Amino acid sequence: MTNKESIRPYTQVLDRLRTAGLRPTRQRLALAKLLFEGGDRHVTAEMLHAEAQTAAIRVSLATVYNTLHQFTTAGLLREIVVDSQRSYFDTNMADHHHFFFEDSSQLEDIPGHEVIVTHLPTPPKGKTVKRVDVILRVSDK
Amino acid sequence: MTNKESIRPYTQVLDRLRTAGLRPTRQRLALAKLLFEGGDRHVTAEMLHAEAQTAAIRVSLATVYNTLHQFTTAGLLREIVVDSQRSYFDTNMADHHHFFFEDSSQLEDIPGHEVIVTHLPTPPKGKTVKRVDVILRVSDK
DNA sequence: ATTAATGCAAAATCTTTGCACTTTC
DNA sequence: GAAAGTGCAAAGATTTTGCATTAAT
Repeated sequence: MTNKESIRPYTQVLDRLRTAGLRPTRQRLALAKLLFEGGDRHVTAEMLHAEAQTAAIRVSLATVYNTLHQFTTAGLLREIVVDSQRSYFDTNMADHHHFFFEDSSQLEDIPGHEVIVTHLPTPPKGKTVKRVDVILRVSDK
Repeated sequence: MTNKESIRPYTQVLDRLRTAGLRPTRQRLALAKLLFEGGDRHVTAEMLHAEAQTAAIRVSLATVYNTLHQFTTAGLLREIVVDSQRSYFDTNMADHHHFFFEDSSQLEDIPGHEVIVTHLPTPPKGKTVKRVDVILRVSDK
């Protein structure tokens, strides 16, 4: 039952973890598959944990948090700060910005080339601009 | 002892609260003075509470939270989301953006005209862009 | 075998709430 | 004196930590 369809994604995700220097444990593999095999995604720890439960993957919430942070540190995910109450993680590592739908607390990507920021001021000496985040806060009406 | 210097700011802050439809209670007046008589400021609830203690103003942390939210709702403050762990409030209501110094967790204003965002995409039908936040995340090196 | 990762529950934050008491109008 | 605001402590929510157990190399 190990046909091309099931083997390829497994290998992809596995290599991705290996390359990042993370041991491909059962939990990390399972979470990575949920995260990276579904296109661009925006998840919170709570959401990913619930999804794992549904998929019959036994993993604790603490491990989900740890894993999300490890993936972020390893450059597999990016943390997006839009809500002071919750952390969101984005699987899209390309240069881009976000819509944040305040009514539904949903994030949506805006392709990088659709927002252009000019006249960026220079930061104080000895500092570097690590990232430019543009968030379009959207609500009904 | 009621000379111009002491009367004027008091009246300004008082009117500001009145205009906003907020009763000028002892606590609100004291917090408003701390917030609005020191130029543009970025505070957390914890910071403002500590400042009040130092100034011998007896006010509970819960009241500081309530007051910050009331001021925000009344249009006297603006909440800035840069850290998923803490809420920041900005006394500068003019159109502008922010530097966020990740090493020190400090916010700094960037005048509105120094950042220009073009090519803003249109949001889905029935939705409005309520605000465009640009955050330049800065760190050492 | 070594070393790293996991799970759990407990702790740590930050923020909100409920309700009796106090202050403002 | 009616209505609004405050304080406190308790509850909520999210996230992190410590440590014994389990799994990966």
